[in-house]
Amino acid sequence: MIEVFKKYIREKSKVSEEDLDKIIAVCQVKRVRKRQYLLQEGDVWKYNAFVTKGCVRTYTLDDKGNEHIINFAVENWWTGDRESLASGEPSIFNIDALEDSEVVLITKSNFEMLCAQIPAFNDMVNGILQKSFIVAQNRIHTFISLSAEEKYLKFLEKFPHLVMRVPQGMIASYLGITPETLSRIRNQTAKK
Amino acid sequence: MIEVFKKYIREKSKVSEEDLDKIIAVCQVKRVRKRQYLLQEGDVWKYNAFVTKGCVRTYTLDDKGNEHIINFAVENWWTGDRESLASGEPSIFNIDALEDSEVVLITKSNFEMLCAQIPAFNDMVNGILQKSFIVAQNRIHTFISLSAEEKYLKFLEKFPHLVMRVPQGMIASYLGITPETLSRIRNQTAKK
DNA sequence: AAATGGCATTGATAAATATCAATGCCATTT
DNA sequence: AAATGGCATTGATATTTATCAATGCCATTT
Repeated sequence: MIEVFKKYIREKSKVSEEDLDKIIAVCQVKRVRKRQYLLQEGDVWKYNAFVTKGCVRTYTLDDKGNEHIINFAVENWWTGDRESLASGEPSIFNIDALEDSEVVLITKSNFEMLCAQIPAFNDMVNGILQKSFIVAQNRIHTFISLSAEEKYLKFLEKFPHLVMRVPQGMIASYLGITPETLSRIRNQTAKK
Repeated sequence: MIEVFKKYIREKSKVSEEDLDKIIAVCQVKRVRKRQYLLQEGDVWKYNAFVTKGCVRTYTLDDKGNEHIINFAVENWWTGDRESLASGEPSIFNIDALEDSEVVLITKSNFEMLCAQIPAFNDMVNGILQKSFIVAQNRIHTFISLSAEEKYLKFLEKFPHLVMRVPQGMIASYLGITPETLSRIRNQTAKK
């Protein structure tokens, strides 16, 4: 499934075929079963990771054992904990697979090497980072300005495919509401 | 006050003094009075902007005329709308000054030129972007996992200086709660 | 086919937060 | 000094959302 990653790089960057080979050479493919961890709270995250198949989530657990889901990543998107990777500090997040999945891993030092040696790769990476930031900022905006129902409707618009793929309780968590509230919202909006 | 910007670059990057001169050469210093706009909803944002003095905020207005504050930026931090800058689309945000302020502006094309010609500058910029993303992600985490009171206490920890500088109603908006609720929270926590 | 486990749904109730309205407090202007 | 405007505070009430508990529905396992 490394082809998925190659295709992505070809589409998103101007990396030459030789450089692409150089990139692939340092990739490690990891298969993770459903419910298997990619990262556990307290461990240090050491990779850049790209999902080629399946779906993973990033979340925390609070004192009461409630899950708080920060992110979903499906095929053709990145996952990991940038903060732990950058700082070398233990992560506060857990990452696990919601389906049997496949992930491409590149170690921090290899990744830095690629960025330094392949300008087109570096540009792509920074473009992704920029996009990630914009997405995060827009999500912040939904939290400060929308009601539970509005957040859900916006989620439906933006990620229609995720709705079928991810349990509702997890979507509720992602939106910062309880599963019961989401269930009622769905029930009500269905009637309209 | 361009010295503030120079000092920042010297501290945050390995840019040489000659390159620093090259950077400063394309900087435009803009002074903005309290309540003056730097950007209005519907306009396209065309700069990278660094605050050398004062304080600005980024916010939206909803149908009911309520403000929703996305961000504050004080001396030594950046402001602007990355999304509008990248896409060339009109911004959905407003940015205005909360105090008489001073901002250093660099146009998009000059900024790209600097990034292309000065690797150390490019690295600094990407480091800032990375940090911005991490901050945004952590803020998302507060929205999905904390109560109003907890969010406020965390805000106090992280930005103690802002509390004295910014009207409480704006902090409430930044936290996604009403001014009344914040007032009551302060009243209660003061008693403890 | 029966049993199991994980969700989603639904109802009753509680808690958190928003809304509306009134008042008070300052700093700034006149 | 008086008047003004912008906030913050406070109280009463409404609305939203969470919590707790019970039930039901499927898909998977036995």
